[in-house]
Amino acid sequence: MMPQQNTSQDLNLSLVKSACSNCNLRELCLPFGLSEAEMGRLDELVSSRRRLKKGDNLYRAGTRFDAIFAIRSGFFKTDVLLEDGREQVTGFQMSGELLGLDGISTEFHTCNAVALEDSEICAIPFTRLENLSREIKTLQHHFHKVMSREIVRDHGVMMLLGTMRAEERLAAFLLNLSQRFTARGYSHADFFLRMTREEIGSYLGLKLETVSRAFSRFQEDGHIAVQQKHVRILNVAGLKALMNNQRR
Amino acid sequence: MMPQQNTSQDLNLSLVKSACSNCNLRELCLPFGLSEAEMGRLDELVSSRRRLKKGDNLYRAGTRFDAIFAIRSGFFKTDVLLEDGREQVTGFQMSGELLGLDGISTEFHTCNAVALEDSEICAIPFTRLENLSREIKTLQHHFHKVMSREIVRDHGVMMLLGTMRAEERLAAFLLNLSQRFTARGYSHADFFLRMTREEIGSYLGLKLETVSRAFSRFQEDGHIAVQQKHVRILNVAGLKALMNNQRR
DNA sequence: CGCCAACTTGATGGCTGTCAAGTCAGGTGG
DNA sequence: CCACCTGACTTGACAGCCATCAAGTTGGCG
Repeated sequence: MMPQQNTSQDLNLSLVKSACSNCNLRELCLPFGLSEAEMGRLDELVSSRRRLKKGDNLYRAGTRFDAIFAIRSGFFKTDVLLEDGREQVTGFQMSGELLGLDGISTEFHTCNAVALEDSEICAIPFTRLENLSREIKTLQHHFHKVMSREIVRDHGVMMLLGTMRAEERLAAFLLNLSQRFTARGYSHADFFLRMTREEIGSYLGLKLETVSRAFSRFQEDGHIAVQQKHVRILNVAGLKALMNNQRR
Repeated sequence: MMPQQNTSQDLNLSLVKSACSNCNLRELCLPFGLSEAEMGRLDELVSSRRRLKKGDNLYRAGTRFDAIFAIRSGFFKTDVLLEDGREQVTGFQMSGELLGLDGISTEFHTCNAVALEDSEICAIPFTRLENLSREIKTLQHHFHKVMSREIVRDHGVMMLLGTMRAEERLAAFLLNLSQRFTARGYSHADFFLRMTREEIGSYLGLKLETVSRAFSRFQEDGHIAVQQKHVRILNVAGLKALMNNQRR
């Protein structure tokens, strides 16, 4: 599929394009499966857009929850902090993915969401989303699927943290990124990391030096070429094989 | 006629008692916050009850999803398996908690749910639950909260697996169990573990020997008294203090 | 009563954390 | 435009926590 050409700087056009019905992420994001008419109703909800600069917090742990956020462009991390300062990155999110689901539980956010590059999000007031999803069965069901998918993803991370060794974790991480870039029409084998080694390490339960060493090792073994944040995957099968190596 | 009527009454009585509206878990479980009338409608959904013996699977990864399950009594674990046989226990569930949320995502279960003691569950057909929650706002919202709570819980486990040391993990685990037993009216300080050391280890990302050693260490330090599966917590503050000790 | 799974405890080793030093890259100001 | 500065990254040496391997103990259950 060809990338969409932005042939006009017309403001109206840009507003139209900002609606779900014209968003090229609609197959990845919340509107998935909705009819034209239904999507039009969702458009009414997604009124508020917001730009964030790299380093900005979309929300912080402890602040009031009232909306979930769809990432229109950019890249985020979510993390939780312990009182003693330890950080656990709980996920990296890219365009089309939802942020803020953690806040539904208590009406307060339980983690921090930080933009790792300049980003743009659509805010979806949660009460209104619930109202609409009582009317639109498809929307309701899809939203439930999205929440469930998040739970399944978390189980995968637990598996990774609980049973895998350092190199397996990094291999799984790279393959997951690759797959998600592919789903967005980018190269599966050539991309830039938006996060630091320390953030990768926090996500994978490793120290940054260990992450760095694993990258170097993968390069020595010809699985990838890595220069700072630029990663090229040379041998997908090799990485997959790494993932299945049990602790000996 | 009389015996017949008695039998009928007994049956009715037992049926009534099995409904959400008369379940003593209703404050913990799905019916939370519903009015009498609304709970009556939920009762109609929760028609199917099922008993499981220790060791029985409630569902398996890969099988079709069509219902979520509320635990009426008993104790479960959920786990995911890697092709190479590695197991990750993703959670332990007790009465009033829901099982099967992972299946919504793909219509197939992604993990196994196993009874760790003789248990009883209520099956809630998911499509019917969605239908009802389009009509009952309170039910809809509470269900969303339950799913979100699961996501938040998973983040806690990630924190545990990603940043904590063995003794911190076990301390957090024991305190969490204690708190959940308390919520169910049991002693916070004296309980029986339903799972093996190996299962605890899998959940905590440790080997069973490490779990065993940590138990012994806690006992030496006077934090707990443990004899096989019987645990008594002697010093809650001591365990909490352990949780906040950074890797030195 | 005997069997076996579950558990405990000890000895040893290895993966990864810690500490340290140096390199690289991008951004800023002169 | 280049020098500088700083955060990010890499690499090495060493250490410690936990896994592994092994042997023995306990307790539940047929």
